[in-house]
Parts: sequence; structure tokens; C-alpha cells
Amino acid sequence: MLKIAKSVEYAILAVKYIHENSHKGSISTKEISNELNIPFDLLAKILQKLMKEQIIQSKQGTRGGYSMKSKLSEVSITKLIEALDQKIQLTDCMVQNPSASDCGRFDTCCLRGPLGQIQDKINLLFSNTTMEEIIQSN
Amino acid sequence: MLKIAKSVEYAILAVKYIHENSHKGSISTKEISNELNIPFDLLAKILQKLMKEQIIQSKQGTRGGYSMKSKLSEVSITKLIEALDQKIQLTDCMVQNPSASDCGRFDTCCLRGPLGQIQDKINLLFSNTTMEEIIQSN
DNA sequence: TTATATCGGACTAATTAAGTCGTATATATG
DNA sequence: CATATATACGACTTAATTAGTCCGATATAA
Ligand code: SF4
Ligand code: SF4
Repeated sequence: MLKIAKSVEYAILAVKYIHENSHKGSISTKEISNELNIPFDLLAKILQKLMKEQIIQSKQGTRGGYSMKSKLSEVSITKLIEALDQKIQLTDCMVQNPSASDCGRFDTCCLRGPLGQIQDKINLLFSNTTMEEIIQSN
Repeated sequence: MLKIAKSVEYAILAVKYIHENSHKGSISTKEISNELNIPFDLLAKILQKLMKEQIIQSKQGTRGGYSMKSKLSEVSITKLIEALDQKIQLTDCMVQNPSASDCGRFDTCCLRGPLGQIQDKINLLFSNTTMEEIIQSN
């Protein structure tokens, strides 16, 4: 099953919400959670990760919350996937320095090449799709 | 994590092995399992599914085993994925007749469109890659 | 001072993928 | 015909990942 994590979906929807309500100032996790029907605690963790990657910024305390930091055009799906510690990795050996240690079949494998090419193209698809396009496509 | 199931990898490698040893007649699960280092019982289930989809054919009994049925050029990765009951389904709503029942956010969701397009392209990538190309790319 | 937020780690539950086991059936061969 | 070898197939267990929850800490506006 090739699927994207729910947390990535939640992230996209949350960033959209924060952007569209930016006139209100900081948007709280609770508001987003209520409006989008996303479990509060889960959403909180997601937003904290997006914050660490400078996609959004936070303000603590009463009347605190989140606001956009990056431009929408700079937030690709790939950036969100990475911010949430997810990966596009079709096989175990699709890593920085692959070696036989990852897989007993490594040396004679005829798969890495073709699958690697497909993975590169999938990566392109996700990195060429930004929040800007997603919001405009409405 | 966007990854393909190990069973799909095993299937590709097994089909390759069966094709390359077709001069021997029927190839047993045990031989493939030994040569490729794939758990016997798991491989057996995989081959049975490939057989049901007419990708390979079987012969029971002593000196039985599997041999190719489809042409390599007709066996795409998509075909193998489907034969193994796997799916390329980026989100829960990417089904035949999607509706609000699948997801509370369905009606206002801005995601289905863009993700659907990406999924279509991923599908193309996998269906345009056949066993013939994979084997030639060696 | 208090109410409202984020911060962040640890934990549990649910789902899926990976692997195993047992029993039945088919068949080539001595 | 007996036997060894092989597929057929469903049930089961285990491992890995994802999804969701909980709790105590810190920051800050009012
Ligand atoms: S079998 Fe090939 S593609 Fe799969 S993990 Fe091993 S080296 Fe990589
Ligand atoms: S949030 Fe949108 S993309 Fe995700 S499952 Fe619901 S309708 Fe589909």
C-alpha cells in the first residue's frame, strides 16, 4: 500500500487554515483542531514539528498560537513530509550510502536501478507541488 | 513512509528468476527460495497469487513448479502490485466512489484534487515499467 | 495570580506487513 | 500402487509502523 501518512494530510490542511485565517493573528491549536476535526494532541505534535522546520512560527501563552513563517510557494509537500519525519523510500536500500548490509540480495539486485528512477520521479512530483498550488486549486 | 511491500519486491525477483531459468522447465518454490533467499512459505503464497493472475503457471506433483505464462512485456509493476492485493492509494478517499462517508473533511477538502493528480502520475510510472525493462536494465 | 497556550517526551492502541504452520491435494516415478 | 515431492490454501503469530492519548513543564497576556 503506497499511501501518505495521515499526519501529512493534517499538516497540509492545518497550514491552509493558518494561512487563510492569518488576519486573526495567532491561531491556536484548539481552533484548528475544532474546525478541521483533527485530534488535538496529534495536531499539537504536528504543528510543533512544522514550527521546528520554520514553516510556521509560534507564540506561547494566552492568545498565543501559530502563524505562517514560510511563504506558501516555498512549502512543498516534500518539505512537509520531511518535517514530519516521513520518507519517500520505496525499498530499504534507497538510502544515502546503500550497501550489502541493508539487503542480502544487494549485489545481484536488478531492482534498485529501475525502482530508484521511479522514486526520483515520485520525489519530483511531491516537491513540485506546493501549498500555494494546493490552495489555488480549490 | 511511501514504500512498496516486500512481497512486491519478492515477486519481481521471482518472476525474473523463473524467466531466466525457463530452459529448465518448471522451477520449484524451493529452488527460488534458496537462490534468492526469500522465506519459503511467504514466497509460496506470492507465487500462488501470481498464478491466479495468470502471470505464471503451475504444475503440481513431483518435478512440478512454476513457469512463465504472460510475456514479460505484459507484466508491469502495477500488475504485480494488484496481484498481491496491494494498492497505490495515497489517501483513504482515493477509491472508486469516494464520498463523505470515508472522511469527515470530504466536502471541504482541498487535497483530493492535487493528491489525486499525483497518484495518477505515480500509477503511470508503475504501469509503464514492465518486467522486460527491469530485466534489460541489468 | 490565573487562565490559556505551546513544549515535549512517554505511553497505548490500532492497523498493516511479514513470516509461519498445518493439512489437503496432485503427480511423476520406482 | 506406494512414496516422495511439489503446489493449494487458510489460519495463525509476530514484528513494525502509524495513529492517537496522556501528563507534567514552561511561557505569557490580562
Ligand atoms: S532486493 Fe534489491 S531493491 Fe530490494 S532492498 Fe535488496 S537491493 Fe534494494
Ligand atoms: S482529508 Fe481530503 S484527501 Fe484526506 S481522506 Fe479526507 S477527503 Fe481525502
